[in-house]
Amino acid sequence: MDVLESLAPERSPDRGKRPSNRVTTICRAIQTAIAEQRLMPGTRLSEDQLGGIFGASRTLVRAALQSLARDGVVVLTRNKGAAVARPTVEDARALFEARRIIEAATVSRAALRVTAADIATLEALVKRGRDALDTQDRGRAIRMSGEFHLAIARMAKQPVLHEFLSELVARSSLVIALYGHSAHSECGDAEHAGLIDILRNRDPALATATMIRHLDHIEADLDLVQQPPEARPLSDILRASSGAD
Amino acid sequence: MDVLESLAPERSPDRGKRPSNRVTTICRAIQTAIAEQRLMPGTRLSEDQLGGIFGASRTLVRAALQSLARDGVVVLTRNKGAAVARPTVEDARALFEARRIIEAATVSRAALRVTAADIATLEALVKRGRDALDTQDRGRAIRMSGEFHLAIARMAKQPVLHEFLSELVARSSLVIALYGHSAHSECGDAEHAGLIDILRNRDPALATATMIRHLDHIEADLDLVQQPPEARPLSDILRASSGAD
DNA sequence: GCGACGATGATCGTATACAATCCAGCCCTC
DNA sequence: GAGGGCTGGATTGTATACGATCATCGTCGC
Repeated sequence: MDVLESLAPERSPDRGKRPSNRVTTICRAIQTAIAEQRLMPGTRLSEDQLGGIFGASRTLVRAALQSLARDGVVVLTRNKGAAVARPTVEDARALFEARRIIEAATVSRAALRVTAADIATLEALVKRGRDALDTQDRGRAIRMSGEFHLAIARMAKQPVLHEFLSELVARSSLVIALYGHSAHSECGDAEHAGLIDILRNRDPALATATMIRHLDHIEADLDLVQQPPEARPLSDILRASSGAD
Repeated sequence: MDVLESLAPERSPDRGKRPSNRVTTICRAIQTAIAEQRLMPGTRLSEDQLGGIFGASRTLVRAALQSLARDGVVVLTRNKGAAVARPTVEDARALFEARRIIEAATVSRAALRVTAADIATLEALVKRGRDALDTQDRGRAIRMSGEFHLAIARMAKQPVLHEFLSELVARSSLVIALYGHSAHSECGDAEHAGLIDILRNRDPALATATMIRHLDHIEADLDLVQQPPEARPLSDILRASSGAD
């Protein structure tokens, strides 16, 4: 918890979306729900409904949805409203290609600058992911895996790439939700642990190669052919996430 | 013009910001003005003022500003409103580092897939940039240069990277406005022409190396130490840009 | 004369109201 | 019975209203 505390509240140098904390709260709640796959792709997100859930007017909900749409995790259809995005197979491939390019760079730089505290942070994240798996909390495990990648980007001290990657990680959850054959997609605990060792040795080249292979594995584990039915009710799926990290 | 026509209207597979065309119009007008450096960093963007200029209510203007803030070209300060961003020196360095990483990838892929039509498009862009320079229209020349880079990303058929790059190009205009010693920053006509030749020969490795050097040159041409005073009136700076391409 | 304090204006944050659009179900017609 | 058109409800698009916050400027006291 303490380790996570330092990274959960900030989702980058906070980016250019200062406008009120409430819309940020809504964004984060939805984003977390998506990352943990409690909100499945295709789920309709009615403005009124969300407003009721969060006790906010449509104005704020709209702002949140637009922000999420900008991140690519929500799609807005004119006069039809918002829905959790359903990435296509091509989207998925492009997404992982982009991740390989960006993460090759972040992990390489991270390897050059990593500190003992950073290593501890990463280890804690892996442990949390393992714990989540042990308790059958697959959604949480997936989120921890994403946080692991983001933590590396943060250590690279490259805010631009970190920001981009956070978008990509968010969309990855959707891809995994749609195409992962639930077994163990994206829960490469062992590979993450291996990456930590490499980082500890400050070996940028090996780190890069390993990261690319790791992402290849995740992508290969996907079943890029079919997608599940529709979605679930939505209503109370969100609440449980806000503060509970 | 005809060549440009095909790429100007779309700024990626249109991304998740369907919400009305009017806010898109406002976004594009402001973004173009920034790209052409008619709107200088630090310029205050009052919601009422913009609403008056575009004949829209604050609701739409706010949506546009939030979107631009998400792109990093505008900063929102709570209770103080929006202003054109003023990237710091560190921002500038991180920006170009990210551009090197992303554009190394896009130009490499573009080199593998480029068509004759693509080459023509690129040549037209260079020509337009040169024309703009000849007529002392520095702002337009800078925009054309950005369009050149974006066109390459589009040819790479990697929508994700294209989208990221369009953010980075937009921010680059700000950096150049702040730190470019007006001489000839970012107007590497010759280098762009050279890149076209390399692309025509489909040489990914050389294209990558050349692109990185090109970006290095742009960055090196900057005067990363000082920034200009404040800004200009704003009011009628925007109008002149919308349709006029 | 100078600094601190309070009023005033401008600007943003949020909520709500109204208009436009779309979807679904029903009824009518063939 | 099937198809098409229509109407009602729901949802979003946009505008406006009101409250909160901040900056500025004038005034008052020292």
